[in-house]
Amino acid sequence: MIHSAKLEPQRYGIAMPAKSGEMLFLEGDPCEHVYELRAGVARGISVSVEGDRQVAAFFFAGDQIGLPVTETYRFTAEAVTDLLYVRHSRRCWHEALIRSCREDGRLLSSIWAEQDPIFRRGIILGCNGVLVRLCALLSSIMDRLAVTSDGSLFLPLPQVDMAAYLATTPESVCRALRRLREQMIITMPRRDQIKIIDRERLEAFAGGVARQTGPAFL
Amino acid sequence: MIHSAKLEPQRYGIAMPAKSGEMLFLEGDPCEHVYELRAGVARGISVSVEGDRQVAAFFFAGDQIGLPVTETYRFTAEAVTDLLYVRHSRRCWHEALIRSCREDGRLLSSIWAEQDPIFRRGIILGCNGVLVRLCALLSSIMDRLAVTSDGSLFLPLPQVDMAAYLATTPESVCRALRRLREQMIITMPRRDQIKIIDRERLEAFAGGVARQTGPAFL
DNA sequence: CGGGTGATTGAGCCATCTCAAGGGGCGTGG
DNA sequence: CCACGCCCCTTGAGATGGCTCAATCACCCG
Repeated sequence: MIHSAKLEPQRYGIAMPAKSGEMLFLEGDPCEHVYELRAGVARGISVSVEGDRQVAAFFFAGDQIGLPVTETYRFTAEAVTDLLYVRHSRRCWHEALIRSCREDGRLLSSIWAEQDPIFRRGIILGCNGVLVRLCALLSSIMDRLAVTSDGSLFLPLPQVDMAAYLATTPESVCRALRRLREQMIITMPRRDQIKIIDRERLEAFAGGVARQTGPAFL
Repeated sequence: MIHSAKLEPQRYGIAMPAKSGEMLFLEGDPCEHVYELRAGVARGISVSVEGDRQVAAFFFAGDQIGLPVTETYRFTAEAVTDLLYVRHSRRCWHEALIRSCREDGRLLSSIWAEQDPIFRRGIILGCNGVLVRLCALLSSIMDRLAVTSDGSLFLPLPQVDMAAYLATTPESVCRALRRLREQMIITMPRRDQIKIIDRERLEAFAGGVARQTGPAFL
């Protein structure tokens, strides 16, 4: 409790790897660590008793997962792509939080940052029309996707996951993407790449749902 | 109602009133206060550029609204019923947070408590079928509703708000309620009262979405 | 006793889900 | 280097749940 910020130095900066599909933590597990994503994409999923999977949020490099540090994790976290992450112990994280709080009174921005995508998904799901929801999703993540050499974006999310996020079916996601292609709003040079041709119309379709919501990092 | 006072002693216990429909704060406003509900029901709403209203969450007596205290409010808060609330300044709230953090390391449970209903709505919206979503909503709030003398629950939410919460229409909410009545799962002695006859089947319809998620109060 | 708001019910249509079959890319192994 | 197999994406046709629109009803309040 009185340790300095250099607690667990052996862990600091040492990113651990995870393979695509691997689980980071399970919903309901005691919440002992905050996971900081260094590279790759992860998903937070919630499984109903019937076995239906929902993707509650996608996480990208720089995001912290597992906040706020309380009793248990609210969702299961899995790697979408291969990824690198760092685990911070609950205690460490608390200390950093208090310090940051005293310094600038903005301690909670990292908490805000994790809650935000979850909140946004709720708003996206409230929109009717698969096309609208898909555009909202794309708008909300396009600034976080890696850029390829030819200016496209690397889109590592399989359509199955997008469907689980948007509360629809993979078929509907596929058809919605096709419509965006036909309308020349996007192109998809490869299966896992997307190029935003007409960002304005994309956001117009999204219905303003994906407006910028503010600063995101600790 | 009067438990240990740590926050703003001069304001403590002085609850301010708000009329049904009144706004507490507006989405995007600088976040200077945490609102603690003492009585009544409030809703958090988000309005798209097209003017569509979505109810992101309902709040009940004991809930705190406006967390985590960061830049701006994420949604607009309005009174559903007449209500009583107390405002805590951002600074006081921060201090209480740090104190509570040092004491038990569980500082963040109040933050968790506000985020939880928002998270849950996301999961509810991910379910297909208006009936399922309605049952999930009812399951998640029934333990927070006031009990009337005859054992019914006071249900102060107009169907318009339930529809906005469930991403459906008032007509569909009405029809879903009728089906629940026909199945003898609920009765509605009055427009604003509901009696859960068969809690088990209600939760079965909800598909396990509304499972208990943990401790909720600061 | 109106007037207004919210709830109820019905009929028709449309988007999306479902189910089923085909295609393309990628990695593995020969 | 090519062939195979797997996984995911794609496309179609049919069924259906929920939305839309519109009219009526019940309740609360002045």
